[in-house]
Amino acid sequence: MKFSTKAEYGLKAMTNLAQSFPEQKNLKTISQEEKISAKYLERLIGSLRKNNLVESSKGKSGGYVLSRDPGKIKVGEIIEVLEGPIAPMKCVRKFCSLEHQCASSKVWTRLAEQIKRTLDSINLSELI
Amino acid sequence: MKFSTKAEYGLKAMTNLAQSFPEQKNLKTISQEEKISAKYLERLIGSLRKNNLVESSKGKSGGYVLSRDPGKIKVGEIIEVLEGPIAPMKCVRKFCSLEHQCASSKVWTRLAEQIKRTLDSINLSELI
DNA sequence: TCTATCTCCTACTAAATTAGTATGTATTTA
DNA sequence: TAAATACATACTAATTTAGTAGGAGATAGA
Repeated sequence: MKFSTKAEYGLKAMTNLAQSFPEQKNLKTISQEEKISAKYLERLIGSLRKNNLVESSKGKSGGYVLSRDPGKIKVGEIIEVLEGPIAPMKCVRKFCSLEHQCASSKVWTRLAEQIKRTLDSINLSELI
Repeated sequence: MKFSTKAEYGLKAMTNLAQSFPEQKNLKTISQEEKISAKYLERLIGSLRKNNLVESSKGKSGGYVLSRDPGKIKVGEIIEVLEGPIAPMKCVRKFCSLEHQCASSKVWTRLAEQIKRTLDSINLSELI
């Protein structure tokens, strides 16, 4: 059971931005400080922007800023944007393949709730 | 963030065995009832056996039984055998690539603890 | 106005993982 | 001795991950 590097890199970038908030910062700087491939991070931060977690300004001296106060951004939001909905198993995302709810699906839904609760209980300002 | 079908199939097989406990049951029957590829399940149940969660008897009229009472087998044990240690990110499994502990690693360790606690709080007898 | 520096966009790719299949061997009961 | 079972290992197709390549578009400063 693991998250991919998308969650890892994205969270690192967001805490990095949280540290310099409300100053903006460009992608190259973030990628160097956090040792993440710039081109890859570019795509990740793109989804964060589309989901209104960061704002960008283009052109020379452009860069990124958190779109809200770090205390108002939950870690769970970041993870869900990058990794998709928190659902450890298919039957949580859609429906169980068996007609009757299978016994073990109880485990996955309970776990999903707990993971979400945990991640939503942490915000960016707690990490800096 | 998701578990693979290993966890899904393994847990289904184990709850199936829990239902007929302490009777033994052969693999073909389990795979048909749970709609899991027999050959694939064979490998999964092999690891469960090596980790002392089930016992087997060979030969005609052979099969599998839970090695303990269903109430004494935690779901967390099953998952860890099949999916490896519950560690949502590398830095939880080994050590952070940065010299100093990075801020976000706090998230992953806290999450790992919570997942483990949740899965260990459920045992097989609660699922039948 | 031009140019360097940034964000933004899409397509491609190598490596790893997943979810099996194939092909047997070994063991036991009837 | 035959049938049914567990046990073992190697192979494979599909999917996902973690990037790379190559630009287009925007903007500040010279």
